[in-house]
Amino acid sequence: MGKQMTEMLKGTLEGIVLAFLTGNPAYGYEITTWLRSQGFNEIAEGTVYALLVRIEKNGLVDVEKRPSEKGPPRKVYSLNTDGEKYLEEFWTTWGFLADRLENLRTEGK
Amino acid sequence: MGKQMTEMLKGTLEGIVLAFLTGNPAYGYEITTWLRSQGFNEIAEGTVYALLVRIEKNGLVDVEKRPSEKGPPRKVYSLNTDGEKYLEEFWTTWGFLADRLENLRTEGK
DNA sequence: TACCAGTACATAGTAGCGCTGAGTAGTGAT
DNA sequence: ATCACTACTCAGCGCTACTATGTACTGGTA
Repeated sequence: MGKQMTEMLKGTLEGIVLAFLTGNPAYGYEITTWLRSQGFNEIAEGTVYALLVRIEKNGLVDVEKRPSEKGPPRKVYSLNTDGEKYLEEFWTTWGFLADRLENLRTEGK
Repeated sequence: MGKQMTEMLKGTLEGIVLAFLTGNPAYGYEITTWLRSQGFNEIAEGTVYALLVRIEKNGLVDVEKRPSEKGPPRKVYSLNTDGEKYLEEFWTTWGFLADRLENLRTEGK
């Protein structure tokens, strides 16, 4: 990852994952694969798993263990109501920041 | 600052300041005041000065010391060519991220 | 049989950035 | 003499993403 991207992902990666989880339960490996398909080519596996542990600990997601046809059992994460509320706040925060930056880019000051 | 905003600012605050500096040399206190006027109400002074030290050390800005009518001398920062190049990369990175998030927000997946 | 690629998760240690909280110093007004 | 405003500095902290490595199961292949 470029250094700029690494820093910029702080705070946003969480929102990205939560948004992906909306109405779409998924497990870690699946999320990692999806992120890479979205152009986040170099997202480290460890990053995603650490993030999932965090949002679980913060009570934003529910977890269910399911056997896999290939390899170890999967931990399937789904957004709960606290997670939805948190995601809403995320969009508000993001919206504010995106507005400021859009202003700066298109004309300045 | 809200916790989400604090995390999201990592990586972007630098770009915001560099963008402000484009064709518009400024000093720390001025930048802090401007940020607050833009809605970043709780940005800590210390944060801005630390950021300025960093971008100076990274060679993105030139610095000139000027006396002030009120208070200690000002350190006026202006974007140099390295800074401009860095800012361009910043906009590329930001653009990529903003696209991804816009997609996620407006429809999902 | 042995090995490797793919699937799936976990975690200790590190780097970087913004925040907290405190301090220094100069000017002008009450 | 005190306060408010201007202007900059710095040590220590918390949080997030990255690095690097390890575990474990399945299926293909040499």
